[in-house]
Amino acid sequence: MAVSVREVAAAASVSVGTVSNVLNRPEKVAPDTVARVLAAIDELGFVRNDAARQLRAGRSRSIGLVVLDVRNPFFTDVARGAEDRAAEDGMTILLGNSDDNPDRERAYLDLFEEQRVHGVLISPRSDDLPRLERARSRGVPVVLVDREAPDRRFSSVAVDDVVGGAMAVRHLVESGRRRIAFVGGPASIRQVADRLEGARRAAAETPGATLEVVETSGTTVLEGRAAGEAIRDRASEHRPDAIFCANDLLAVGVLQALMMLGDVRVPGDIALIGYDDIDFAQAAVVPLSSIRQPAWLIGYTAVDLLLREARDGADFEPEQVQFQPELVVRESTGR
Amino acid sequence: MAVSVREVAAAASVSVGTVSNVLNRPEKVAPDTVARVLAAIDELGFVRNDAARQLRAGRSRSIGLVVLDVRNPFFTDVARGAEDRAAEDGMTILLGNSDDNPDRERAYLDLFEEQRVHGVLISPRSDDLPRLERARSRGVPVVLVDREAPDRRFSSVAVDDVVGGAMAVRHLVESGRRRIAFVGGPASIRQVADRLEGARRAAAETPGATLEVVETSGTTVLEGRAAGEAIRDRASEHRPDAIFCANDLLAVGVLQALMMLGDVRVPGDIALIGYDDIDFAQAAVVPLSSIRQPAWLIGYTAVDLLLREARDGADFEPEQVQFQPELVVRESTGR
DNA sequence: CGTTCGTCATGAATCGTTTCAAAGATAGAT
DNA sequence: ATCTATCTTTGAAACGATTCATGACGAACG
Repeated sequence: MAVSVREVAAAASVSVGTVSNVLNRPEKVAPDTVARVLAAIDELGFVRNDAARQLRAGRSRSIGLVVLDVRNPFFTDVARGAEDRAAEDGMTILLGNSDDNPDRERAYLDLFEEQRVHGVLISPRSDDLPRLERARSRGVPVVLVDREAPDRRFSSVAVDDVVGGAMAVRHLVESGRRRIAFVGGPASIRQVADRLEGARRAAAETPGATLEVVETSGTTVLEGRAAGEAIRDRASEHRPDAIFCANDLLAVGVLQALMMLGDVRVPGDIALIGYDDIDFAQAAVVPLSSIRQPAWLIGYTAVDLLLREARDGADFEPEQVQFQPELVVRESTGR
Repeated sequence: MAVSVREVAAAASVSVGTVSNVLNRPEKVAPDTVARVLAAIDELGFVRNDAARQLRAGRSRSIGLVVLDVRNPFFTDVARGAEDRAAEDGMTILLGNSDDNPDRERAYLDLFEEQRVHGVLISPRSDDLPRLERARSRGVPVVLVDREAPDRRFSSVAVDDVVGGAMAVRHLVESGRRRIAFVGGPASIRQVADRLEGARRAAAETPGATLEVVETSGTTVLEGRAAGEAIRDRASEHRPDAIFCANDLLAVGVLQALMMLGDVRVPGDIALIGYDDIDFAQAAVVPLSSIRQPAWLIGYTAVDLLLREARDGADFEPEQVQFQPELVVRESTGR
């Protein structure tokens, strides 16, 4: 069925070694031999078998990417950045969504390891460091995405979520709000925990400011809507005067619950700020203030680091890249 | 470096064939032998080399997916559906974004072919049927996504975009609008062309209704905003009284330009309807009317078809699945 | 006791590409 | 005509898992 180098070699009356040379080091082969081989390849419709190359090379030309959920525009952008950088080197991205499920995360890591991926990009849910450590020790470069490395042995590309969280709450406080609610969860997601931590610190700076936590079971629009409805249904004196959501999807959901399904005004009654600054934030019912992160660049940089590590092997000095979050003020916090 | 079956076999004092049997047909191996081998695997940290398996098996356990751009929530959902179905069979998704660029599309197809993917899911930009045909003839199942098969030789999962386009314009007409603008492009994208075609037909049904086309160079929020600004800056008597956008991203952009950067009211001055019904449509400044498509289901079904075709080989009868679009009415068309 | 059947284990051959030491060919120098 | 030096080509070995024909062993049967 499939055409192999052997048949190409026969058709061009050369050896298989020469065919391989034409494919990989054409400058080492006499011009007319190259032409003859290429003609044979073309005529027979030969397509290299990557599995065989990999077997010999010891690793594949794919990079595994494990994220919480690509449906979150933040991760989608990260994935695009990663793909764009990977494509520059003729590599492909293997996509895996962990759905905040340690088992799925582990399953993907195993799968990727079997595929002998060139490396793994992971926005790790669980702190299954041993597993990552093991992968590394087997020579699989691992780069942590959107997560600072716990020790200097991993490369990472991250944004300081504690700073970002503090930024958000400080902004709310500066616009005169005091009774602040944090909507987000589960706390097991590091990004959520860090943003909350930052929020706590910022709230603690201001006497009289309080921070209430409304925990959600996930970070989608739906869960945001549920949290928003719970807040909306309280007696108005028990409502916060500002809400900081762990991401923009939640904020969009909260917005729906408050304004569109209820009659709480944003920012009149409650100021609202999200996180990530996804494309839709500025197109929301009330344009959403948010904390911006360079998502595409994070993905791009992560693959870049990964490829460097793959190239330099043991000589590679892990690098921790840290981007800074940025406050974007829009109507939802009463510009 | 890497541990192979050979070393596992040595450690467990059995032959490599037995190790392979433990891995693939444990019921054929005596229980205590199985235990011994598993212990050895565990101790040595053996991980199967998928390249070697593939080489023998002739194909990989990945499925290639080529879409226009995963950043479009519609495709993100398709990708998630595909991944979810693939995961059920222990397969992974190789992601490729063509960016509406025939060269990139071709590059990914070549790459996937070299990887001997289990099959290819493609939302084909160009009508490079010959190439797809060639892939098929080499035994690679191909399923067209969001695109009806031009002939019965390909399986496909699609939604009737002509019907959807007609639905949108009919709705606008029924709410009393007459001077309708279609915002979308480039026309080379089939989905865009079909939706426009549907819009044309629906407009033609009503005497007095006109359809103007405002062509865009892409289908993102940014391009929508540009088109919206162009319309906003016209003298008001030259503005349409309704806009149908080729997708929701464009509609969001148009909305920004009209209402947030300008003072054209939606739906007061201009009614607006999008396409895809992405999650954010209902959270937009003015909740967006749209035409809904079952994105996740499309991806899921496509992989299902693909796996069936891969299993049954030449016996497989290509199947064209067609879902129906659905009108979702919200404020933007003046509920 | 000899035969048959079933259960397990074996190991060489195979998949398709790449690598590399070695041989062969050619041209230029002496 | 001989010897180098350079340029090309060769073909076998290797990567690691799977397959399958073959054989070893024991139990059951007549």
